[in-house]
Amino acid sequence: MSEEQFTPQAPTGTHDVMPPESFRWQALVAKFASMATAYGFGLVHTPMFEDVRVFHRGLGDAAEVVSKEMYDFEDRGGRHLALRPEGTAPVVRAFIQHRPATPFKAWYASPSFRYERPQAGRYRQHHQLGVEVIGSDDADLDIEVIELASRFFRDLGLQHVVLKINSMGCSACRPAYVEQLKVHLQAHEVDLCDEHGERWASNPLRVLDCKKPGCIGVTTIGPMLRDHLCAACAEHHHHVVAGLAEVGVDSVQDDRLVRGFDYYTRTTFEFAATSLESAQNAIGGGGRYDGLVELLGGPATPGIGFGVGMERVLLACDAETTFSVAAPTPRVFVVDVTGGTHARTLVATLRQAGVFAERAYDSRSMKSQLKVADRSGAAFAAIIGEQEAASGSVTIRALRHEADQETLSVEEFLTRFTSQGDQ
RNA sequence: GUGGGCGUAGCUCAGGUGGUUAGAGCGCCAGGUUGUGGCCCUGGAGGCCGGGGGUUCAAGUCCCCUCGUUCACCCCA
Repeated sequence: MSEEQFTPQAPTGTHDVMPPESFRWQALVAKFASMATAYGFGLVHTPMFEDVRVFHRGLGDAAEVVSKEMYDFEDRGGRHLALRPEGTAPVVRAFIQHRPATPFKAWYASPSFRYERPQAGRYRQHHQLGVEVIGSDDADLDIEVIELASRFFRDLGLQHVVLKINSMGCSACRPAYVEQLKVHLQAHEVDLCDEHGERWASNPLRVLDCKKPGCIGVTTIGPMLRDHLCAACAEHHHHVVAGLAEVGVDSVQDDRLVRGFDYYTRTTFEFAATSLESAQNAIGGGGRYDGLVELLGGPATPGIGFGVGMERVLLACDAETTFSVAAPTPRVFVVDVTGGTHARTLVATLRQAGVFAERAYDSRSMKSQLKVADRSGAAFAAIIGEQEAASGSVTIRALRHEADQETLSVEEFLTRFTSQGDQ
């Protein structure tokens, strides 16, 4: 309550990404971008907030993300909006609005917002890299999309990532299965955990995902969705699993993999980083959503995609000590002890030629400036003292190995450092 | 939303059972070398000990509240 004591801080569950860590973020996005581009995906930016109905209809009111975790608000014009809690629904909304040619292959890198208690690998604002393909139910796309994510993790150097895969069936076969499951759950209601003993009817599939011994016991002896897929879904699933093996992606069937959003059909999958000690070891996940476009008011159109949590991926990289990214270092650091005029013109010239050049400020001593030059990681120091200033020259000193220096004319210096193949 | 741990310099942390001017390492700045970084030495700056209230002659230390943070549950990237 003490207003005068206020010192600003990033809001709960949010974080500043500062250098040098931000260089790693840049590299992560760049790697994903180049891969997605090679796979034929184009970048899509959607607004960070949407009409709240995009999420209510898309993800389902029952989804926790929607019912209790959404940052929703009314704007000054009385519109009910929400910060996006996940990446797929907005892209689908954009697809419906613009109707690009299909299959529409989009990738994105964007923040998502969920009001939940932060903990290891879980934040109120987190960042996802993802792709969506809208307009085809070809199982080869399931394979392509999963293979992309899998290779992304591999390229980062992650070795302890497990791909879990399942099929959620479709509107033709899932309802009948759910009915069977309900009958089974009802018969064994007393054995379910406290929570699901009462709530199993509202979302029976969720019970499959419960880790409590009671629920596991009941569902283990109950009907499994995989055994009740219609012929088309079963064929689709077999095609995906076999195709993944053909392109070198290992997967494990997980009959209990039930994802949180209503829109999933057929293929669902999740990547777990087994190197992470924390409970949040899902670094990516996704699936097919053949009914979502229609749910959001578009023509019946199938789709599939995934999202990858940047923070969690980087945590996994830390756990496996891989994908370390060094901050870029200057090629030349200009030390000018004659007032700074030479430093000003030299770095300007170098930078205009595309050379990473840095300098010291505040007219400090040569010793001090060289110390800053050393810390910057620069390969060379370009020293301008009284002698150099008087003779129009520059002393070049190597900083990354044994001291070694020579004095050149300014012209020679610029030629050497602005041309390719310099030392 | 529920429960536990922790909040002392920019960072990582010391500060038995409450007792005078709150410490270290690293980092930062300066000097040792009036033209030269890294190593070393010396010095310096930098803390209302998260905030508020209470107990006490006395609180960084004990109690309550609050905020923040962290871990777990729930759910998820």
